[in-house]
Amino acid sequence: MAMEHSGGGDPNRTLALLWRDRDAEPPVPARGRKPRFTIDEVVAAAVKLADAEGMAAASMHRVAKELGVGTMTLYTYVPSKEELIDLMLDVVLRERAFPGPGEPRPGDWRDQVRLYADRTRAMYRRHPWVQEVSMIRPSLGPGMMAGNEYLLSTMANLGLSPRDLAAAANAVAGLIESAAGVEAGRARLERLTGETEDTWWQRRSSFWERYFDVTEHPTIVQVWNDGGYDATDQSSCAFSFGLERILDGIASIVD
Amino acid sequence: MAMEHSGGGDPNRTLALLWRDRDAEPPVPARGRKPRFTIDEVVAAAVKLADAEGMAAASMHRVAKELGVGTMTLYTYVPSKEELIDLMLDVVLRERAFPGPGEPRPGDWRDQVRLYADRTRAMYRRHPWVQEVSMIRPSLGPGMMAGNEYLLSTMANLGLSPRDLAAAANAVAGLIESAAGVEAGRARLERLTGETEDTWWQRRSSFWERYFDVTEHPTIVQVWNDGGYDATDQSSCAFSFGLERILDGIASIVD
DNA sequence: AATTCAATCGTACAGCATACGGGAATGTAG
DNA sequence: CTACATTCCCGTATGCTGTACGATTGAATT
Repeated sequence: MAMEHSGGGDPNRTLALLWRDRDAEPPVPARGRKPRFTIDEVVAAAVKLADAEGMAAASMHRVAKELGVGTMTLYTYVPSKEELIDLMLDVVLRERAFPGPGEPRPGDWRDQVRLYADRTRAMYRRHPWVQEVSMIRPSLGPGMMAGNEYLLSTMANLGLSPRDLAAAANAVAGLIESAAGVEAGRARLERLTGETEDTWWQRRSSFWERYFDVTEHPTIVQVWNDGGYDATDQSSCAFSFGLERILDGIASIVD
Repeated sequence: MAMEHSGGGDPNRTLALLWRDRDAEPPVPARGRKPRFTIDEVVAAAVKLADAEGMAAASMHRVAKELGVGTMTLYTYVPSKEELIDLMLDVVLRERAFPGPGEPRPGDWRDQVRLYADRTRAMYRRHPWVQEVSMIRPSLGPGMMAGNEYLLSTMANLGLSPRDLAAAANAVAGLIESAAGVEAGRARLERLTGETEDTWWQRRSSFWERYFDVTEHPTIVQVWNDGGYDATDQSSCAFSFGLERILDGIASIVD
């Protein structure tokens, strides 16, 4: 074993994979056995498994079985599992298909950010396992770059300083990832454990009876009593509330 | 193996552990061998390992070795690793030591939120592994509840609807976790891999030369050229910029 | 047909969480 | 003092993980 998020692999190899760079590796490829799959097929198999059963299901063994090959065969396509995850992530990031530099987009900058939010959120819905993947030192793939470019571009003409523009994009992306990640995580756990959020809370009813101290948590009690936690579309409201507030906040310093 | 985030354990047992409920379990505890440790000692050992080498180092085997006992001994203190993580998390959440209901706090609500942000950020600094722990369906421990209560209370008197108050606290907490998590993740990777952010980028210099398409990413290019990514305290600025903007945004709807 | 080289993949190893069952230590009851 | 109950301790075993290594297979060139 090495793994451990070490990033130990050759970055050039990883980048060549992410950008599907055919010219990078094979100097004289004419000889030898033909590969049975493309990298995209391998990645698609992994994504399919992760979609259905979460990141843990996308083990090298499971992915190989899904393709009908031996486990070690995967290592001819991908140098390690880390790179496979990078490829999985970038392929679903690319699904967001944001408008490029010259292409038409919503007129208002806020609508443009909302487009980023909606498509990112939809991506998390389709692929809840994304929430399980760390985006620290992210894979520098086309999907990630396109997303960053688009989000930056939505706010590029507001008159923010370059520093503030970067920070604003950072904050907006973080908030969206956070909110969409929570949603996705909840959905994932419901599917994986077969236990709804409601029954999860029910099984913890003793918490309120036995441990929750009302005098220590007056605000929680009050919010609860006033219906602040009622479930009417709570998730969607929370998602858009935070987004709208940070957009308000950004708007407030550009006027 | 079971693990798998199944939440399969008995919630009542978990809650009793989290709240250090001595009355819950032992009906007639007078007989039998004496335990060598307290739960807190076990948790402290796990936290120590995770602080030094990340979550992966806090394996049952390593924690047991740290305590000088056999691996399986841990299971007399904790029903599974999941619960151990819950306990680790709550103990560091409690370290934030927010002022309780009656206790003195900064006058301005924004300063009160900043206190939440600063202490949470400091916690991530001390314990970077927190970033690796999922807070979906969180452990309902004292540390988590105290944090939620405090953050809610900071904005309770702004005139927000209960629904909006909950959403605002949610968004603020999400943003702070996101920003502090990125910081912590970066620091963790630097320590764990021995590779600084700079050399990580250096090793990927071929990205800019070979794959990055300038015409596809004009805004990134511009922000880069204008110094938007210059490293002067970038992290701290990004952290506070996002927080201040969302506070602005919240302020903008209460006046 | 022989050669060459990449793809395939069985086996092995270290590490993981943990089920199980036996052994060790401590208290009370006889 | 002995017997027993109860609890902690922990060695072993199982099935999972990623992956290093080396043997084998198959296709194209010589």
